[in-house]
Amino acid sequence: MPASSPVLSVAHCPDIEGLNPCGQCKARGLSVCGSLKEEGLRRLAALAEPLDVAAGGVLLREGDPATHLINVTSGMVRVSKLLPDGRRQIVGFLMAGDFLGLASGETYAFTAEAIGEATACRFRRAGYRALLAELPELEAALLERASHDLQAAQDHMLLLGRKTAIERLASFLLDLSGRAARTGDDGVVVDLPMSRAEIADYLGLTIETVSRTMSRLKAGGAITLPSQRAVRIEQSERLRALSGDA
Amino acid sequence: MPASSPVLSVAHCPDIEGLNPCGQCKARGLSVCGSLKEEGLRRLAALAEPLDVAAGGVLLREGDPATHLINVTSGMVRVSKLLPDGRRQIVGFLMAGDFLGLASGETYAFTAEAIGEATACRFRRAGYRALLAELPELEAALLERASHDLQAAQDHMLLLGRKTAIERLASFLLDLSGRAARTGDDGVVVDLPMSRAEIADYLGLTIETVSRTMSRLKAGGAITLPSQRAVRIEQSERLRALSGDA
DNA sequence: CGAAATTTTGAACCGTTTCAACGGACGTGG
DNA sequence: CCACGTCCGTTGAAACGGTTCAAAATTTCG
Repeated sequence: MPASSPVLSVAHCPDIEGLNPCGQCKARGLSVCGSLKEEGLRRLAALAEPLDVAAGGVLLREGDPATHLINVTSGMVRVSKLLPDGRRQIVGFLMAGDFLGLASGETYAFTAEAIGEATACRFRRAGYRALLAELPELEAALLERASHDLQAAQDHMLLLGRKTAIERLASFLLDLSGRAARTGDDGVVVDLPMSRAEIADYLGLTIETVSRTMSRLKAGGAITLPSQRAVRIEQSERLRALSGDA
Repeated sequence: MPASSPVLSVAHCPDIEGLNPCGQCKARGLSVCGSLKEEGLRRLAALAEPLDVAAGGVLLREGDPATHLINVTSGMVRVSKLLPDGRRQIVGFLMAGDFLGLASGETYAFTAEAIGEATACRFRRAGYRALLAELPELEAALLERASHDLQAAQDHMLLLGRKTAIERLASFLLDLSGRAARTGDDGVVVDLPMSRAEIADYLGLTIETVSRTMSRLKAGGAITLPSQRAVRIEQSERLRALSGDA
């Protein structure tokens, strides 16, 4: 589910005069719009319902009836699953353009919460389904996105099942860096909007191990920490070597 | 990727006279056919290329150009990813009806190998893509399957990131049992076509831990081992309690 | 029946977790 | 503007679950 597919990013949304589906941003809820013609865009926009979420706010909750599809339009969203005893696994961090609610049956199988403030666009499942049937391009774009998310999920399974703490953190930082680079940032100074606890729950570690491992990476010279919520990648090749893959 | 979506199973394939796309089995490569009309089925069948794979044989290899889509029609297939140093993570066990190759860009991101003998159906990506554009029902079925696989992947991330060895094995056995039940078996005696090494690489453990944990489950009375490659679930409720979820 | 491969079991080891304390950043209110 | 409290992150030490190394037992198959 993590990592945005560049082809479908908001940036590729054509700038159609007067099309303002969600009241604030033309591109809202239209992260798949690169594949749509103006007519399709208008119909999609008609279904869109804007969503402003405060820091920590819930977009959807595990177990609730799966009534909506959500498209993140700004900010970062964490997608997590809970075990009954409270253990948490974050299965992905979503950014603008990412989709939410594809993977569900009758009820949502995960919870989605905003990290910091976020905006999103919501579509009733029924309406979206109907539109999908009429707009094959939209369906194709969604399929591509789902495939992309699936691949990201498989990469993360490899990380969770077989990588060491250092490898996990190095992989994570490189992933964030790559994602930032794709949205225009330089990818050298990487912003960490999430807490250590969230990083830990994403990487299958504890807070303490994340902290210790971060310190080790710093001590080794691969990174520096301009602030607690930012990382500067000093030696990306070194980091890549430490990440385990290739 | 694991767990077959019942709606799309081969069993739902309409029995069309004379339609024998792959030379051996009418249903071959048509696990999404439940949603197709006869015309669509014929066109899909025309693209299908039968595949017989010997035990251990490779269906596709990580890193190779992603030229084909594959639909498993019998047997069991393991999908795995390797780290350069040889560590392996199996991201899924596929059965009849499951799809392969959805999640890829230019090259395959995983290797697929048969466990025991298997049969499958292969489609050139290009041709399949073209057909998808003309058969929205097919595209919708694929999207549903991709979503389903994504959900399974998220469940597995929770297992790999946060569950203990016992919980992993209990979850695994229940999953296999459920899958077997969906294909007609009783789900009490569960067949284990894969080796301990494969179970270990799927659950993010070592062979030894899998073996020990299996013994512990047996000692606790939750299961018995009719043979090394089969498990009889004696107390499914107990096993569920041990699995960690719910 | 015998050899090879797989599985099970045992014991020592190790990376990560757990438990505990400390340090630093941030916001509030004096 | 600084004192204070809270929250978050860091660091240390002990404990633990799972791994590693080693060997025995079982199954498989020629």
